[in-house]
Amino acid sequence: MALQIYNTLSRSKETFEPLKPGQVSMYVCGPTVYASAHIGHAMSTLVFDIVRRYLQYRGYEVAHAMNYTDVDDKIIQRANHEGRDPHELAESYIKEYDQHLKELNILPATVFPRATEEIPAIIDMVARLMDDDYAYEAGGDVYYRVEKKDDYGRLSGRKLEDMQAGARIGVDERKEHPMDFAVWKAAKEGEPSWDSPWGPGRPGWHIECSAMVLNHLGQQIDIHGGGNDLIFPHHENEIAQTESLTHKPFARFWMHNGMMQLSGEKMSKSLGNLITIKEFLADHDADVLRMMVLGGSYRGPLTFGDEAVEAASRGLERLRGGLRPALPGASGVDDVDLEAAAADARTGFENAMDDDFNSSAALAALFELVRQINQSRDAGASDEQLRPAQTVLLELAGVLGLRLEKIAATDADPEPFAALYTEMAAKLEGDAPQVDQGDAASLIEGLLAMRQMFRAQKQWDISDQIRDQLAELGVIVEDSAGGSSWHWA
RNA sequence: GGCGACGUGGCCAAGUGGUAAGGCAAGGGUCUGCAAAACCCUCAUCACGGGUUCGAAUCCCGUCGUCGCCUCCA
Repeated sequence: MALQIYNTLSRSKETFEPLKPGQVSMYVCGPTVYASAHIGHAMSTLVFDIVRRYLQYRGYEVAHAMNYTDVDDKIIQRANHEGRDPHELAESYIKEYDQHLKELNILPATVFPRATEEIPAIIDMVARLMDDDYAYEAGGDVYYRVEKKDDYGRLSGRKLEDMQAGARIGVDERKEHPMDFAVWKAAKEGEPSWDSPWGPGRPGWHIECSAMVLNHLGQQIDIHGGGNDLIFPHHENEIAQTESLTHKPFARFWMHNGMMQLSGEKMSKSLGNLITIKEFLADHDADVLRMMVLGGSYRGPLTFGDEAVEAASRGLERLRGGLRPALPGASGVDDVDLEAAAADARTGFENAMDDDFNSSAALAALFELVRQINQSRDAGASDEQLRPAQTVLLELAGVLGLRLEKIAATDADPEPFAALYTEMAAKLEGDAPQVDQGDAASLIEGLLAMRQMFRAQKQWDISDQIRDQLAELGVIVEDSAGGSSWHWA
């Protein structure tokens, strides 16, 4: 089956075919950096990270641009309010966002253009729009003339007449048409500005994205993405101004993610009902947020809440559980066919993702694979028998950007384990097992061996104590008929 | 007021014409010194009312409700 992608332009799923075989150009609208980003921003970037990873899994080479809007009204306002320099303020939030992208395991975009670095290109575009009568100057501002583009409103499904009917009062009288939008804004006293043929000013919001696409990806791109709150006016205006210059269809596919909801409303900076990425990551694994996004459809709203977080977290643990090794002492069984299960999972996964990135159904395929792995493990399958399925599980989860493997024991600080080891060894009547005091894994193994001795003597209180204390150190101990095993919490 | 999306079990959520994936939670069971995990079993007829059809959660009409956009917004 070929990849189908829902295109906002046609309001339907279409077969995806890139302009150039094997290569995909994708532009995703990034944040305006005037405040700490919240998990709604994270949702958007996660959605397109998943899209990108799957395209790459499908063999495409992906050129991916994500912008930072680092000059606009909000930034200037905030900087003035805090007595900071607007550039410095923007820079600090870019740094923070950059860090979040790493923590969230987002593949870095090929390029991260910034509005302030595209000024010459923007000025050039504005001049050319004016040359062709698509834009006009008014008091230092330059406006795009919407009536000049006959298919204006194509993306958002709006008609100029309808919008005029609902237009608010207070329309700038210098505009020829109420819906005309600024491609260049005259600077007020003390605002950051750049010289232009129309006097000092800065770019309008929409023009920067057009400039970046043209500059970094070309006149036509395969995918343009962003939140669905950007459909109008932002993306509509991008299309208008870009196509007025290139006279070619701008983006083949317009993809829009749904909004993160908190207490029944869209999470947004202006409403103030938000949870920042920093706050979320302080309490949860980054992959928990990814699981929440994967659990639903990217186009619909995602309701954030304690219960949803908990469910995502437990689901993640379940996936991770599939990677656990064979039971201690398992010698293998005859009738295990996990290769077939792995192949089925892959097929199910691909069919789901090919259908407009149906990640929820793709996850279901992984859960099914986990169940089969667990069944086989319980039946006594050996590591060798489990491995093919676990390899596929790890690979496919990786395509979704999930990191199923926990920290390696070699990275853990051995000291607390050494202390516990010494404490417990003192209670032991016989000799304590040999361990490498500098290696957490070795110490844990030694502690488990000791615990086995206590258990053999039915000293349940001490063996429970070892289990409890290990749990506090982040090590979960699980007993089975053949012995005990452990894994990181 | 205009445009658009949506309403599936306790919660989240797939599924767009052939008799409801999956996750979480809950109950029962197996295993177990206990615990945890795992495994097995149980748990919905799809907001409501009409219509089309041999057959609809899935198509059409209406009603109610929720949300988004129309101003900065991922």
